[in-house]
Amino acid sequence: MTVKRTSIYDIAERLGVSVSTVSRALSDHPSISAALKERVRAVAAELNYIPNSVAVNLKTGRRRTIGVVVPGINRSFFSSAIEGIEDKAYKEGYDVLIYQSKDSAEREARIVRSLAGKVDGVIASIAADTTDHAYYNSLTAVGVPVVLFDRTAPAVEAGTVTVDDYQGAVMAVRHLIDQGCRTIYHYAGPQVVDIWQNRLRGYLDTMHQAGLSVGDEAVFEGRNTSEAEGRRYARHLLESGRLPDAVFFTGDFAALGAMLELQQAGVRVPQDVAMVGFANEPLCQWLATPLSSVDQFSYKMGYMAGKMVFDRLKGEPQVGIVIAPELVVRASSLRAGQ
Amino acid sequence: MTVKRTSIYDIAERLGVSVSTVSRALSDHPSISAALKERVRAVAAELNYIPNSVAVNLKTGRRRTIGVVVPGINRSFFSSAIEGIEDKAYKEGYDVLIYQSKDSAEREARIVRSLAGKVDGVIASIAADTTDHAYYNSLTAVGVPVVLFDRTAPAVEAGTVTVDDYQGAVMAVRHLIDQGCRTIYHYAGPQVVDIWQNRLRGYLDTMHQAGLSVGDEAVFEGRNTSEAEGRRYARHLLESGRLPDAVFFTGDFAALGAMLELQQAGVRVPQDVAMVGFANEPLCQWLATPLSSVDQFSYKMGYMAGKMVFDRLKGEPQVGIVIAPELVVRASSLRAGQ
DNA sequence: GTGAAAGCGCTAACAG
DNA sequence: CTGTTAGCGCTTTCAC
Repeated sequence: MTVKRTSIYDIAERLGVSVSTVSRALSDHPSISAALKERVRAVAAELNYIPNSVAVNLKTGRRRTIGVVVPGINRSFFSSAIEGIEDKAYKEGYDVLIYQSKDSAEREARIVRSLAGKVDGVIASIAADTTDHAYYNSLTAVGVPVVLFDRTAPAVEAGTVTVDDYQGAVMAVRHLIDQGCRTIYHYAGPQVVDIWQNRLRGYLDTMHQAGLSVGDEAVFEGRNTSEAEGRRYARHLLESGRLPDAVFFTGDFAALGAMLELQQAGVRVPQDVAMVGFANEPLCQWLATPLSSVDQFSYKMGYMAGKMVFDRLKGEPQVGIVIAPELVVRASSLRAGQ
Repeated sequence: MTVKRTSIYDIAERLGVSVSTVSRALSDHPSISAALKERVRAVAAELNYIPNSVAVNLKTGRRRTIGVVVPGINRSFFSSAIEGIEDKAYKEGYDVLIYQSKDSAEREARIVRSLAGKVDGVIASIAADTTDHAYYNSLTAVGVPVVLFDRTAPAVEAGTVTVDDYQGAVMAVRHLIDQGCRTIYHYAGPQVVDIWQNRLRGYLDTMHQAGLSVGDEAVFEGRNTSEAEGRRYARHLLESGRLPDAVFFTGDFAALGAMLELQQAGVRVPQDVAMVGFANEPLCQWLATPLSSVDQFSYKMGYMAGKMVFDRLKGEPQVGIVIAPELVVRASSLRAGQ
């Protein structure tokens, strides 16, 4: 199984030169003649030489790798953010190590602990089941820069890339009000996570400023933002017997689940209930009733988070970048005629 | 920036023992007393010790990492396959390095070349723009097992995990025939990739066996299986002036694009044109006309590909696993009434 | 322009 | 049960 690999020693021996010469030739050092470099490269190719990057890493102290920790990769928001991260990393000649926390803080903590010895920097979107993400600080403590995107944690010493969630919520709710909706509900995410807090605040402030009342039943805190939980919410609404003019959802999948469940019960969207989601997942545009949503620019977020890690590696100070969200209006919230 | 990290030497010095003792204590070696282990661990924690896995890797020759190369991560099929791979790897205590070939053989070759020195095994789904993937063999040559999933290449020395594409196509076409369709077209993928060849064969064989004719215009070879390309195909169909009873698409996104384009032109699905896709992406069920599709069990594929790499690492022989596909029938192909 | 040699942090004989 | 020591493969002073 384990084949003996050729090292620079083999090349050196074959050519009757020293390993340092080979090392220099391979890394295109100026003090080596072009002719020798060529011979070294030829022998390297002939011997099927493969540089052992582990040895390089040990020697140089750099790993040329960044770690990424997300709740799960199988969600368009995260996979396209990772796409952005990978694109940036590839440009810089870095590798990307991916981990899924599955929204479990325990799993996340284990991952983070193992990361410090393996990567030069970490990009993460935190698990949603706890407020204590202090373990990320152990990375910063040993000089590994951390960048949090989307879901951040104030207690973590890290650069951040976020969308202006508050503003996004304001835009969504204003739009619904403009469409003539008065009773507007909000499907919120677990309030342990800042983004969901901010969207709730944006919702509440906008309602109050418009002089619209927010009853006790107006805000629902979902266990997560999944389709299943959205369906559960819709059934809850249907059972309550009173439907609002509109619902602003903190996530597209919850909105999707609710929409399908409501439509199945004969409720018309947007005529009976208008809806706006958050994230602008690709699926929004494919639905029977295309879903209005607040775009978070996931790819860009990932790319910028990647850039920020490299900036920090180059010694630049820690910063927080806030991306302006954009409301994409589709059929699910258009009831101008009403 | 770069903080001096504590090594086992620091711990050893602090405790007045040797590094080997510390190393053994940390790895729970039986010959170290429980009391000493406890003291070592305490000091390690106090000094904020983080094992340098690079050094471990260099020493042991194993990297405890597997590399994954896919066309792109931002597609449900691949991201959920990766989810399966990561789950398996996590269980085995391995890390996962992700790369996107972007369907560029040149980029793929570069990635693969860099991989040999970094990982113990590789899992890949090959780029679609070439037939020559021989560079993967350089991995096998140095003892790095390769597992190809979904898109495989006969010239590559590798284990494989695939769905029975031929059978999947047969099921899809038979179903359309059962629904009363006679003129059935096929949207095929680039014929440089085996899966698309196999699906085309399944289509052709089934049509012939049913005694149905396959005209020149019946098979369309898309440049890829994207939504945009599906739309282009639909416009092409509309311009030709003659619509088939049904189209079997080799991918869900192409089917999606075609469906949206056709419906926009007033064509009814499935009454005018029935459709079946391939992959059973989540979006199939959310569409206005839910799309029938052949399920490929992407998560399972990824998980099994992961398992296969570890099996090969344990010395088991190279094998090819074929998963039985399953046809999921939805509204897009149901026209029993006709 | 080239070579000798130290050493990155760790593991694992081998010796006691 | 514990310590000494030799590397893993590579880069990089320092010397020539």
